[in-house]
Amino acid sequence: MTRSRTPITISPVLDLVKPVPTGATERIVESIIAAIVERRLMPGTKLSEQKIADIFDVSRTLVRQALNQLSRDRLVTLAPARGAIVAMPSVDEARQVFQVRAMLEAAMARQLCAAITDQQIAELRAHLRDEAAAVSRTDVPGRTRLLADFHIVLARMLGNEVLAQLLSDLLSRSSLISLMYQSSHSADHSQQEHVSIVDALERRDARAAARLMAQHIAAVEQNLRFDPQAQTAASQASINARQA
Amino acid sequence: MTRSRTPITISPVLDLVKPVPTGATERIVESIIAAIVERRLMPGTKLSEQKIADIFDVSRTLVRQALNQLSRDRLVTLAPARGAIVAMPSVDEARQVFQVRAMLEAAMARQLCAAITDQQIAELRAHLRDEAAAVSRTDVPGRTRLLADFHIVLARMLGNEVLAQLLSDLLSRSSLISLMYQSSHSADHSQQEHVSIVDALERRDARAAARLMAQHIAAVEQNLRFDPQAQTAASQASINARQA
DNA sequence: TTTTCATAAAGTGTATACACTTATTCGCCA
DNA sequence: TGGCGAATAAGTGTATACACTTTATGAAAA
Repeated sequence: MTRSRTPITISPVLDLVKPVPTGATERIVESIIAAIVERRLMPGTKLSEQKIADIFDVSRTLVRQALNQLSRDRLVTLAPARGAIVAMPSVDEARQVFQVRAMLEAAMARQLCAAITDQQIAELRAHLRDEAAAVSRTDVPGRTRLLADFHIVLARMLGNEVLAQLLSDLLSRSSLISLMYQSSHSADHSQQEHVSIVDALERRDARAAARLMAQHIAAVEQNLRFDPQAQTAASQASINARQA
Repeated sequence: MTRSRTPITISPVLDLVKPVPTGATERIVESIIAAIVERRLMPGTKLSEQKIADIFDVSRTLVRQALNQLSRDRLVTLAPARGAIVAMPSVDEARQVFQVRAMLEAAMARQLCAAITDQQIAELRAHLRDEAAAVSRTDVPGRTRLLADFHIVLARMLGNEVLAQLLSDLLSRSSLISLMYQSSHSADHSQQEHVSIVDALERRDARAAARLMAQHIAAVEQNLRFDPQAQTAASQASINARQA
């Protein structure tokens, strides 16, 4: 019996963190994450196990595994005996996520100045070009992914996979948060801040790189609509809950 | 068949992060984590689903859930169709974990100086007394837990639950790493470094607090035995694998 | 009409069954 | 005796069955 251990699986989405979604459960997880990030599943939306199982043509067993994973990533909230819903991060949780990101990423930018190569700077410039292109053609899913990937690429360049993984989780949560408290921070503005950060990295100006990174993250956070009226996203979700 | 839904579960370890292990799966997770931290399960030890299921008198379903969770925490490694073993973090992974901890915790110490109250300083002093007591009476499991809890208590004092959770995961991994590359860093030395950090916090000396925290973590890392001979722990585990 | 309670429908929680993969054992042959 | 290979045992992967909880429905009473 000749079965290749690593079958050729054609990944539908190029993901920087998990190279190839080989397992069945992972496929479900990735699909749900994509659906959340692409705003097809709003916070508060009920995720019925059987319905998802039908969609993916698998048993509830695998769906439950997927929902458990997503629950650990805080993208989904599990209520005992009452099922799963897309998470609705509180204002406190949102602030905490951005605080942790600022701590991690400022330090990352600082250390990167001492380690980054000219080759890597060039790669970052290429990434910035892709970002700018996606922004100018208003490719919303594309620009969202590229703007997030920027931060993960930096972690990779530090050669720290643990950091990259951690940051990836935080970025998914940030994405959900931005979606929930409809950010008024324009993608264009974010993109320009990325350029400034790379400029500082190229100058090997550790102080500036760290400061710019912290300011970038703070800017994103401060453009969230934490006022009560912003709960619209959540209420809409409750209304549209029966979609899924 | 009258089966009680929530049997009286006596929590073996007081954990700061998850207040009460109410669910059945959580109970298994906590038990396995405790067994790893208390060195009753060495890295590389096979974790057979059925054997664990028998021990806890549940079905494999719940054991699989537990193992999946532990796998996401990187405390166990799942090999497809070949089962679970206690994780054997590589030298690279170890370095990366400590690097991330240094980044996070130095920033945490710095920010804490601006926010900490005298009351909280007093609580830290009390914690340090507990640490010293556990060290002097050579209570190995107790001191291990207290030395780790110190870092989580600091995160709590920042009022950042996300950070506390993240740090908790990193500390579990650190524990496994120390166990694998048998640290020569004495508990007594660690405890004294904790005292120095609290001293700096009391002086509200942000620079010193951050520096001391970074040095503390670096000291723990640099006292690991990364030389090839240190693989003994792993080989022992392979030999004793059939225990579990 | 509104409230309430009983009943039914739907959904989750756990256990078990079965298929398939991996590891082991034992016999066969060199 | 030593290694190779087929049969067998053990173990994981997924699906399904069933118990129990929650939610929805509807009829009777106020």
